[in-house]
Amino acid sequence: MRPSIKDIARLAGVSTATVSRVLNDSPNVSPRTREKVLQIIRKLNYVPSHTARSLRRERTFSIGLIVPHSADYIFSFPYLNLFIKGLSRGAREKKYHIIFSTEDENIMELYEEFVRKRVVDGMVVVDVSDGDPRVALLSSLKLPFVVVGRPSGVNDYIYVDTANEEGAYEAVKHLLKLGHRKIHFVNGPSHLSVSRQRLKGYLKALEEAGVALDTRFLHQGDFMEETGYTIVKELLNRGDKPDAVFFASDTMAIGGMKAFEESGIQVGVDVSVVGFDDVPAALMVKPSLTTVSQPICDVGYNVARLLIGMIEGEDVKSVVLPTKLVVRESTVGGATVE
Amino acid sequence: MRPSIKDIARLAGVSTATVSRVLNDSPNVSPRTREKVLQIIRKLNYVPSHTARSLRRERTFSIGLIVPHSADYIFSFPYLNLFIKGLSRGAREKKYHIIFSTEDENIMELYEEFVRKRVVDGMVVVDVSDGDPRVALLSSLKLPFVVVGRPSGVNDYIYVDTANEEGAYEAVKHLLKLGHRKIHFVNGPSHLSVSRQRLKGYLKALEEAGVALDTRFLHQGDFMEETGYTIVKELLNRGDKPDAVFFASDTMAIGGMKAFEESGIQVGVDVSVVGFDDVPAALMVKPSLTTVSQPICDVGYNVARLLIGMIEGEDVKSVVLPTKLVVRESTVGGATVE
DNA sequence: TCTCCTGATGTAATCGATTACATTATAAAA
DNA sequence: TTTTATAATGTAATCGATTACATCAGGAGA
Repeated sequence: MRPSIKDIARLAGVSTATVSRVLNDSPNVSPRTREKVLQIIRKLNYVPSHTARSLRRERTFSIGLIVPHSADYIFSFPYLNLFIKGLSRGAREKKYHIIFSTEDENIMELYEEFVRKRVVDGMVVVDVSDGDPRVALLSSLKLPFVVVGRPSGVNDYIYVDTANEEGAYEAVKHLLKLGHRKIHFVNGPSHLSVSRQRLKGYLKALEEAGVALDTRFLHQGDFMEETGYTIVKELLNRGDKPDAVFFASDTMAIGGMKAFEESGIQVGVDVSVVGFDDVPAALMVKPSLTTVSQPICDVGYNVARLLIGMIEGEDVKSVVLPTKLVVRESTVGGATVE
Repeated sequence: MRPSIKDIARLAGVSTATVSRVLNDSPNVSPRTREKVLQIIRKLNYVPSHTARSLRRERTFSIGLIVPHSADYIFSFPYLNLFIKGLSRGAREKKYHIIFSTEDENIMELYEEFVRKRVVDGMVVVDVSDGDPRVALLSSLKLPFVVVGRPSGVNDYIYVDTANEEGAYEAVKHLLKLGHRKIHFVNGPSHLSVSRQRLKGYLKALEEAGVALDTRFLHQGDFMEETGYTIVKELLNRGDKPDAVFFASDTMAIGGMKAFEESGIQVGVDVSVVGFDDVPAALMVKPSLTTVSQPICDVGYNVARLLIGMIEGEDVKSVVLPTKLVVRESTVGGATVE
């Protein structure tokens, strides 16, 4: 069997209390004793049991992440790997573990399990909406949690988000600068707060440039490729060729590009297209896609940092990270100035 | 505070042992007592502490997954999300949790932590190579583990893999059927066993068709887009236009496609290209990419199933899941028969 | 030398469950 | 009714750490 603290105590000729003090860097241990204990510990390759420590300390040193595998979610948040990478780094720095699960249905059941069984000290909540039952549960049990993405209603909880409004603003400003005026906007589902924020950015850029809003230029999508394709097809079918289209996801933008090309309209020459997210495919399509890149890895890192801060009783504040416009081939082509 | 088993026992007027029996569906509890205890449990919303149970049972009911973020890995295994989804489903069916981490360096340190601290009951090992120190550690501590992908050397441990050889075989057979003879193969790093397997499939298809192997047609890549691009460029620069190229990853295939198009060679018409993996971008590029699809989600599911089986003392066997050739536009074009 | 203080160490309770063993209640058999 | 088998329940040890409190040793100061 793997050694326990008792074995170490026995072999070092001290009590378990002393071993524990050595393990936790307590100051009240004589150098001689400490050395003796450390020697035995090294010899036996002893590492204290995480479970026992958790039980005694009434803390699991773990944070929970449950990813809903709803379509909305996957496409509004394609960078799961990067997010997790950042989250993992942040957790590891503070010696926390991540308990991970994906779930389609019964998500509340899984939440109940994580929370009431005391499997985690805090939760990462993704894809949150108004009146979310997960938030209600966590609040009622006073379990720390951090929301990924900005909640739309009251802001009485901590979140990490990217500057969606500014990102959209920059994208549209870029299109305006190229001389475009008929700039369509294919947004995400309107119930998501990212959608509201991006719309704000779109409107702000137009207003600032003194371009009147044409509501016929606003479309609601769902982040899926097919939807981008369909919306552009419809536009073209009714003879309504835009100067530019700003899509709220790269995936939709790629669908839209296909529709343009099928109609013999060359993206990056006859029309400009901008996406959002900077997914790997944005670089692989031809022409490569101008898009708004989000620091997803940093989002993950900050979520971990804030959440663990909350767990440890610090006073933390929500964070909004900057987005960046990445100009590629889908917009550098000549502009069709009216 | 959240209620403990003692609170339930007190309120129900029984001992903690009886409450525990109710919780664990022990047969020796009278219906009357059971009902009384369950009533209190429901009233207080009591759920037993996972930590306490783990300590007593000397089992954490968790499996560990550490994903190395090395470039090789990411590109040879782009479907992390899907894999995790399957793994998660498998784990949840057996009421296990997944402890997840990503790691660049110090991966052994993290392994030591997971294993010696007894954070997990078993490990999922990805991206394994010959004489892997992780495998050595797990073996020496007798901690159950399952390897994702087939080890190349001795098979004295359990793995879940896809039929890489058969996948490559089908892909090349498809190209041969189209009439291609000069079929180049851009493989992955030769130290990976997937690469060896795919090479085998390539060779087998050629042999079966009576096509002699030209070793100049074999190239070593690294799964990255740029490498695919470079290799094709070099080929074309020395005036060596292939009939078809089979890439060991979609990402390389997409790079290769770019190189062809830049040289005015139309993929799907003048040359055929086949990839491997079926990443989302395979559908988004133009022409869409013919590729070998792997059931990544099932791989994850089976890994969980086997690993938990091992932990619970069952006698489990390695699994190889079938791949599927997905024919798209990059190969349906007319073949350049010699 | 004696007292007092401080630093080092030990004792034992504790976290919240499970479980071997002991005990008691209940029903069947004699 | 008494004996005996069995079902139901309780007692207390246990998993492996942490920690409040007790104790002890040794040095400073009187």
